[in-house]
Parts: sequence; structure tokens; C-alpha cells
Amino acid sequence: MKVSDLARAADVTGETVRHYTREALLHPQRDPDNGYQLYDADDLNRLRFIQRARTLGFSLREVREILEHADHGDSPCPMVRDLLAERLPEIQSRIRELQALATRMERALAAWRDMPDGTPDGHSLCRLIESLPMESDDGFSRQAP
Amino acid sequence: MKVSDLARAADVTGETVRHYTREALLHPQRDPDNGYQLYDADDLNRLRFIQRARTLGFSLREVREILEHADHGDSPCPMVRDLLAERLPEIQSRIRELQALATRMERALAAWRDMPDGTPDGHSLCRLIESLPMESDDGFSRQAP
DNA sequence: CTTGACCTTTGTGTAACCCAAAGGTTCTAG
DNA sequence: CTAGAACCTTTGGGTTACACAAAGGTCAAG
Repeated sequence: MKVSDLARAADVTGETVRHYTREALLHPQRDPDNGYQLYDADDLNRLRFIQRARTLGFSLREVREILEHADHGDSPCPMVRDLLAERLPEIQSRIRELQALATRMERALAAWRDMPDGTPDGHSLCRLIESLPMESDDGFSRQAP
Repeated sequence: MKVSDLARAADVTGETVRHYTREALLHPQRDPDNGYQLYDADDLNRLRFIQRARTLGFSLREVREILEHADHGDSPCPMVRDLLAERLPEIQSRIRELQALATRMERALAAWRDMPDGTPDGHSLCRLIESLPMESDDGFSRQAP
């Protein structure tokens, strides 16, 4: 299989396949005639494995470590379990964060609905945002989607 | 105030202050003697505003637009409301995604608890991950934290 | 034989910073 | 007075997981 064949088979872009190959998550062979990357069914399995691992929240770096373990004949399961156990509370914390965020947004939108549009107030900034309570920083990362 | 004064006052790093300044969210003056950036109380207000806006899910680019509107004397409120209304469903979708992720992780961990550690299986990859159902891609972005 | 659909590598961009280096400045203590 | 600490400056590189463009080689069909 060539890049786009593999990409289609796993429903990702060719760029993704190339990226994983650059990052040594896939190990295709080279067609000596034209230098094309040649993937086989095993690579397709690896790619599908990567997808599933990604939905479990693993980074590419972690997936690579898992795959390397497996390639060495080691069982990666204990490592995977530990990584998972490490990530889960982070995910849960992130969920709580986002829920708090959504709640703030809903409240802000609700408050706006009861307020005329222009609220002429030339120089001060948007009052609703200004009146938001400041979070006491609990040491967790924030992020805009 | 110098960089680190402002940073301390808003509980961010100096790098963050410098970053916002580079990105034109803050407009300090220059001390002509030594070239230092000089911030005033207004900048502190802007910085706090930025923080609050970030907790509402706005990107720096959006915050800059909001601030520029306000600097021109326009009320940025309608824009802010529209941006908020745009983001909210995205956040909610992301929450659902993460919850599904957490559920998958919890199930995997629970299954592991009922399974011996080494599961000697030299060549095949971690079965639990392999047996995960593939998501039908709904067109939404995934991400590892 | 030409077109169009592939392939290759290289380099750039994204978001919101963090960090290091190299060098100037200011403050404080001995 | 001066050494060292603790600032400040700019520049440039790193992070994540790709997307995209450019320049050029390859290949199957008409």
C-alpha cells in the first residue's frame, strides 16, 4: 500500500500517515525503484491501534513508547495501565474545568438576554466580563478551544 | 510598574506579560532611560480582563479584537456575546467527548483489574486497546492532554 | 505524449506560552 | 565604592499534532 491507500483504509489524511512515519510510529519499506513508502497490513493494524490509543488520551510520544515496547516483545500492558491511571484524573479535572467554563458562559449569555444590546458605555470595558469573579488559581492549566 | 511588578500583581509569569505585550494586548510605555517597559494601573485592568476572558474560552486573538474595539470607543459587547454563543456549543461538544473518553478509560482500567498483569502474549499488542470499538469519526477534533 | 493524480522532501504555520543565552541596569550589602 | 544579586532587554528555539505549499519526480489512462 502507498501512503494514500493506507490513509484511506484508516480514514485519516495522508499527512497524518506521513507524520506518524516521520515520528517512527510506522515503519514502512521503501520501494527501491521510486522511493515511495510501502505499507502493509501490519502498518494498518498499527495505525488503527494508534487511533484507539489516541481516543484513550495518549500522546503520540506515549503511543510510540507503547509500540516500541511491543516491538521488543515486551508486554506493554502494565505501562499502558499506569499511563491510563495517570491520565484519568487529569481528564476528569479538565472536564470539571470545562463544565465550570460552560456554566459561566451560559450565565453570561442569560444575563445578556436581559440587557439591551448597546449598553452605551464608551470607555469602560464589557461589564459582564469585568464582573466575573476571578478564579483563585488552583494551579491547573487553562486553554481556549 | 515594570514587567515583574505587573506579573506579580496579576499572578502570571513575566513571560506571559511579555507575550501579551508582543501580541499588542498591552500597551506599556518605554522608559527612555533604560528601555524598560512601564505598565500602569490601566494595564493591570486589561491584564485582569484578559484573564477573565480566557476563562470564558476566548483566544488571545479574540481578546485582542475585543480590546481594540473597546479602545476605539466601540462597545464590544455584541461581538463578545456572539463569540460566546459561538464557543458554547463547541465547549459542550468537547465536554461530551472528554466524558466519553473518561468512560472508556474507566472501563479499560476496570477490565484490567480483573486481569493478571503480564498476560504473556509476546507478539500481539495490548488486547484491551485493540478491542476498543472504533469511533465513527464525527468530524470533531480529538486531542491528548 | 500529455494530463492529472499521485509520490518525495523541505520548510512554514498553528496557540499560548516557556526557557536559554547574551548582555545592559539597578539595587543592596559589605 | 563596588561586587553580586536580581532585574531588564531582544533573539531564537522548543512544545503538540498535524496542515499546507512549493518544487520536482512517477505513473496510469486517454
